[in-house]
Amino acid sequence: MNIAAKPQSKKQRREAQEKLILEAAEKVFAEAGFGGATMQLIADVAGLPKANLHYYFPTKESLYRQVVQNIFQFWLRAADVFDSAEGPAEGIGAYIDAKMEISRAYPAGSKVWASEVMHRAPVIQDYLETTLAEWTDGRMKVIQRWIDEGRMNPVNPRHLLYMLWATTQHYADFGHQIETLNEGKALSDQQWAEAKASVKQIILTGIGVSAEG
Amino acid sequence: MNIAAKPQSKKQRREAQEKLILEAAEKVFAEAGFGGATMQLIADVAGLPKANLHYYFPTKESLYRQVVQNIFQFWLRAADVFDSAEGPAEGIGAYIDAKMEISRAYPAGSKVWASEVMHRAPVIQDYLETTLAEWTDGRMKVIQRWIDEGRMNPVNPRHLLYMLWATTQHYADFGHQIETLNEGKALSDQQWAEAKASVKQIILTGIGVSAEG
DNA sequence: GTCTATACACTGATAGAC
DNA sequence: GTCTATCAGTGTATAGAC
Repeated sequence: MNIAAKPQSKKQRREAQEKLILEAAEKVFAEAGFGGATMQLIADVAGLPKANLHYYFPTKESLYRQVVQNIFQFWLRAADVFDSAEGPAEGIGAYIDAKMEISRAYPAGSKVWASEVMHRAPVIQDYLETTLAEWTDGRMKVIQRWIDEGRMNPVNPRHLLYMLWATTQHYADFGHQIETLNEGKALSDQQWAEAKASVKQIILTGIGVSAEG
Repeated sequence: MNIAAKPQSKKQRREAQEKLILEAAEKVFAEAGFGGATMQLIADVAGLPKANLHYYFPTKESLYRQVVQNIFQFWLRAADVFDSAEGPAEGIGAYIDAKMEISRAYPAGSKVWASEVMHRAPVIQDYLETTLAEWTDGRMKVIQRWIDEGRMNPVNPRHLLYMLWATTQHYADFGHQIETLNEGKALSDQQWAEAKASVKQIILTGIGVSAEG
C-alpha cells in the first residue's frame, strides 16, 4: 500500500513530530527561560497548533524535562574523548575541542542547561547527584593519575574541570555578549578557531603541557 | 520635632524602601528568571504588599531594569583593580580575586546578569554596545602593552578576558551544581581559597607569569 | 504613603468536532 | 491523529478606601 510514498510508520511519524517539537522547545526555552516560554510560541516555532504539543507532551514541564534530559545525554556521549586519550595534552585538548564545537553547534542546549542549573536544577537534580557526580569523580581520577605520573603540573583536578566547563560553555551561554563585542556579528570560522586555540593555549600551558594542535 | 527618633526624611525613607524591594527582586529574579518571577513573590520576600512595589516601580520591567543596571555599575567599579596594577601578575591576579569575591558575596546579581545576556540582553543591550565595549577595549590595550613589553606570554587579550569572566562567574552562576558536587554543602572558606588559588595558578601560569599570592 | 479589592489579559490545559 | 473553541487559574496592574 504505497510504501514508497509514505515510508513513515506510525512510530516513525510520532518520532518525527516529537523531534520537531523538541527542537522548537529547545530554542524557545533557551531564549525565554522556562517561565518566559509559552506553549503558544513553541507551537508557532514548530508550525503546529498548540493542542498538538499537549498531545505529544501532556504538560509544559514534561516537554521541558525531555529537552533537558536530551542535552545532558548528548553532553555525556561527547565527553568520551576524555577516556580514549593516552595523555593530558591529547585528552584535555580534545575535550576542549569537543566542548567548543558543541557550544557553537548547539548553543540553545547549553543555555537551557545553564538556566536549569541557575534555578537550582528543579528538574535534573537527581542527575547532578548521581550521573554527573560519578562522571566527575572518574575524570578527576584520570587527571590525578596524570599528575602522579608527572605528565602535568599538580593542579586541583576538580577546579580544572570547572574551568574547562566554564570557558567552553561561556562561548554558548554568553554568545550574545561575545557577538555584541564583535561588532554585532557572529564569530567567523577563523574567529572560532582563534577562540579554541586561545583557550587551549592558556589552559594547556597553565597545567604544564605543550599546546600543539 | 523628634528628629532623633525619626531620623529618616521622606527621601531617606523612599530610598530605604526601594533598596529593600531591589534586594528582594534581585534574589527572586536570580532564582526564577524574569518570566518565572512574580511581583507577588518579590513582595513576600520584601515583606510588603504587592501594590507597594508598583508604587515605587511602575512596572515589573522597570524594577528588573533597575536591578540589572545596579549589578552592571557594581561590576564596573569592582574592576578598577585592573588599572591601578603595575604588571600582569598583580593586575590579573587582583582581578581574579575581586571577581571571585563578588561571585561569592553576590551570586544573585551574577545570575541575573547571566540570564539577561542569555536572553539576548533585552534590557541592557545599549550598555553592552557602549560601556562594556569601551571597557573591554581599554583592558585589551593594557594586556597588549604587557605582552609587547615581554612581561607575559603572547595570548589573545580578548579571549583572555572572556576566560577571566567565564571562570570567575561560573562559581556564582553554576554555584548550585558546584554545591551539589560538594556533597550538597556550600564551599567553605578554605574551599573558596582553594578555588581562587586554582584559577589563579592555571591562568597566571598559562599566560607566563608567576602565580604568587 | 499604604494597603485591600478588583479589573483585565494571558497562559496551560482540555473538550469535542472532524 | 489533528485542530478549533473554550475553561479555569494566575499574573500584572490599578482603583479607591484609609
